[in-house]
Amino acid sequence: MLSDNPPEPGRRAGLDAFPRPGVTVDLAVLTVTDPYGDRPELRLLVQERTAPSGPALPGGFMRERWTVARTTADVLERKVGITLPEGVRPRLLRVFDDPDRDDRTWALSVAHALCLPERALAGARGELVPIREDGRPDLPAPLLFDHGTIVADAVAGLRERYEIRQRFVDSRPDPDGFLDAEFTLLQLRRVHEAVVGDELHKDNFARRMQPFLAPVTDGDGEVVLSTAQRGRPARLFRRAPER
Amino acid sequence: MLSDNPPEPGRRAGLDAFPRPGVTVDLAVLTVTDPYGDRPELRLLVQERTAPSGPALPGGFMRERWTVARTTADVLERKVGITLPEGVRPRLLRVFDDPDRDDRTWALSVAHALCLPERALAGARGELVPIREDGRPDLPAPLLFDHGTIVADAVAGLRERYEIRQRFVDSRPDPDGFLDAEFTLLQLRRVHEAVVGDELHKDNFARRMQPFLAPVTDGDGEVVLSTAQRGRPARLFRRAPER
DNA sequence: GGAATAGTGTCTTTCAGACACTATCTG
DNA sequence: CAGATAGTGTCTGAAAGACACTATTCC
Repeated sequence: MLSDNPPEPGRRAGLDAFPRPGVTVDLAVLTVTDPYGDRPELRLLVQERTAPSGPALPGGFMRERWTVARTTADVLERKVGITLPEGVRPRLLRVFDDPDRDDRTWALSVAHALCLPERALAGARGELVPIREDGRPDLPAPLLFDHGTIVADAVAGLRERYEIRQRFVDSRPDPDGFLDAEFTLLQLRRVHEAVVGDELHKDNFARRMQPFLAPVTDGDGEVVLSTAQRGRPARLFRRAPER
Repeated sequence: MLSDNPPEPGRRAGLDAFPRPGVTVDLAVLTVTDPYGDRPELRLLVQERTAPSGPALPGGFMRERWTVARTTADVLERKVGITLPEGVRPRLLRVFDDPDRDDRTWALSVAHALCLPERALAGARGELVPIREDGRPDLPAPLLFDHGTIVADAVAGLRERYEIRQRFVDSRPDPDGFLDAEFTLLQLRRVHEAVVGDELHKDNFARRMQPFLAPVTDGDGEVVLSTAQRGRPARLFRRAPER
């Protein structure tokens, strides 16, 4: 194999004879519900399981010669009942390798985070459980297996991407695409607040986001405004072109 | 398995019958050479390989019911000829899952970074190649397979840990332990410069490190100084206790 | 004293955080 | 006009970057 010494002649046949682990992909699926509404919320997709019974993350085995991405799409289709949108990539979090973690067989779990727009989760099997400020899902019972750790990792990674650190931020106002292409500063800020679990000052937020935003203009180059529900209508923004 | 639905009766036997991938652990082993010297350098352990021939990272298959850590120790012992020091943990970087990446069999590669003190690499098989300022190893030929990507990830992660960001840094002056317990500010700064590939101002560096350092004292509570080669002797520091 | 290195004082610039004010819409 | 939301000016404090000075050693 790539990582081993070159095979001696005649060793090839033996390669497949080595015991191999089952490999599962477990998914912490996160979304922001009602992203254009008054109180967007960061939520986790949890499914009830039996034997052992309790809340758990969706996951499944890697089939022969499948990639992680294909396994992810398969888990979403068969177990969640949705399709993986184009361009969304699972993010690797951790490999669980305790040989006794599955008492039936030697199995590795490759844990991934998957952040989806709410729209992609329409009709999904399972429950969208709010993530509390401390990063844990708001559940009466803890998640089964090592799934609590996975969620903690997933939320930490997501919050890091949404924390603005001026020089280091990748220049996307909404890195995981919870909103559509166009949004107002208030809508964007509410989504950020939902993700990081804290309130943000509107003035500082606007200033820090400015470099990554471009106002939406119509055919005449006029700035497009949102249709205000109450108060002064806000400008619409979209992601600024790379500088 | 943990990530699947509970097994139906009689399915258990079939579980092991599913085709499974070979899983290899590939290691980007990084160190800082001559960490107490005048010009420490960040270097990567590279081994020459044949068929295909070229420079590559050490790696090997996970044996039955072994963990990543144990596989790492095994690779280091059998292929590098060193022992994994206590307490050093491989850091997961990436999973390579292209089903055609190994033309002999279906194999996943779980790439890890491993940062070792120079001392642990005494007598290691392979070459310690300097990492250039741009993060790539200073080699005439590129690394084989996807190993160039692994190294780039490993170096980026390491540099992030050594970049001081006041509030976010984990409070260790030398997170990956390239130096021993005691060191002067100059020695610490040279190691940081080797890791991040850039020069650092001594005054600013001293100020930023101060919260994470404690001066070494002898039995009488007197501050211990280094034996100066030239000039004024410097205070010895060690990691400050957690605040 | 001179060379070399250790260590500190301080100025400037930048920027996050916070407050307050002005602007523009609906009813 | 009142209420509500959008958007901006500005002050303050913290901290990074840069410069310069003082301190202590060996020769």
